Amino acid sequence: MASTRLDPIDRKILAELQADGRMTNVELAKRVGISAPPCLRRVRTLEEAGYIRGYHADVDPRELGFEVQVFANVGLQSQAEADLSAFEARCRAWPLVRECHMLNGEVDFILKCVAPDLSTFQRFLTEELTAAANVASVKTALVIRGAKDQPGVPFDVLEERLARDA
Amino acid sequence: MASTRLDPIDRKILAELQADGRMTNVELAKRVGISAPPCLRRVRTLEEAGYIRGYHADVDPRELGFEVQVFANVGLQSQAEADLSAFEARCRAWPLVRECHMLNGEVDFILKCVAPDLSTFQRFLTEELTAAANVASVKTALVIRGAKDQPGVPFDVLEERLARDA
DNA sequence: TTACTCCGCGCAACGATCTTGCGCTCCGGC
DNA sequence: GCCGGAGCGCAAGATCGTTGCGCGGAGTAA
Repeated sequence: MASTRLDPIDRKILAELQADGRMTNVELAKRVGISAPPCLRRVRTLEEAGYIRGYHADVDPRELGFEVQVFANVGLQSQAEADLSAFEARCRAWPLVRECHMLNGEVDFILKCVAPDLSTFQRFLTEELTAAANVASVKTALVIRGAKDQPGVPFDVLEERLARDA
Repeated sequence: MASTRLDPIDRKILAELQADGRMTNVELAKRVGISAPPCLRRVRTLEEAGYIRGYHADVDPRELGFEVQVFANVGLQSQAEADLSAFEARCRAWPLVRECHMLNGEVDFILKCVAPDLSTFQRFLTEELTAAANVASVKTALVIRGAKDQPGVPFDVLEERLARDA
């Protein structure tokens, strides 16, 4: 609920947990300037209110043998809502597809995919994605190297904005 | 180091922590079938070996007022290494740019950006990104809705692959 | 102004968890 | 058969998570 505004301490908590999700509650409390019990209560509230959707270890794909990362731009034949939903459901079922976003503009969806090697991805591309119902066009782009990969949102921008509005 | 192979328990640990990064060590130990102390030692080893790069709370951008998410395809005038690195450095300095990946194919980079509203993004686009040195073309696509957003890698695919190779 | 209510903090205590040291077993090499 | 190393589980002390409770400040109404 966006009606429940966050105070500066809540925003600090979110920023700290976004930066280090395994931080101890007492360490977190120390950083945001309150004692441990109310800090934990705030975290629980933020979780239940949906501000925090979960916590995840950031695992290195290459170390685990996922050498290939690909962005796939997908165009569909029909943009009827039922067909869009059907394609999204397929994407959720494909483990190699990690993200699926519906776009405006000339392409309908952009997919972020990972694979152990190129041939695995090629097989997925030809036998699954391109072959799927309603898929009109697929243009893929291989990731050569990653320059930045930050999760979540920039809290400094948020703070600037709040300071200006106030 | 990829030379140090992971055993099934290590992979289970990574899978569990990717799914829930705040899981208690005793709970984790219970799930992977060993006692708490060696489990914690394994986690520390995985962290130091680089398999785990960190832990992050998954914060909902919309709840925090970041309503806009955009993918930007960027083409550069010069692809000399020095110019590529310079552009990557600029991306790292822009807080609205959350991800920056170098691609093969017709575009040079794809950027995932967030912004509180469209006008903020437009300002960034015209005054910063398009105006930056060496930027030849920028094509943006607004995210209408997100259908899937999974972090990390699909461990079930990894297990299948290892079972087949063995 | 005063009294009242509500919300959120801090304190304290208990239970759970983390963390370390240690001894044991298993396994491979000599 | 013996030895050495790696990895496990047990146990204990330190730290942390969790709950209940009392206190104080902000807002409201008389």
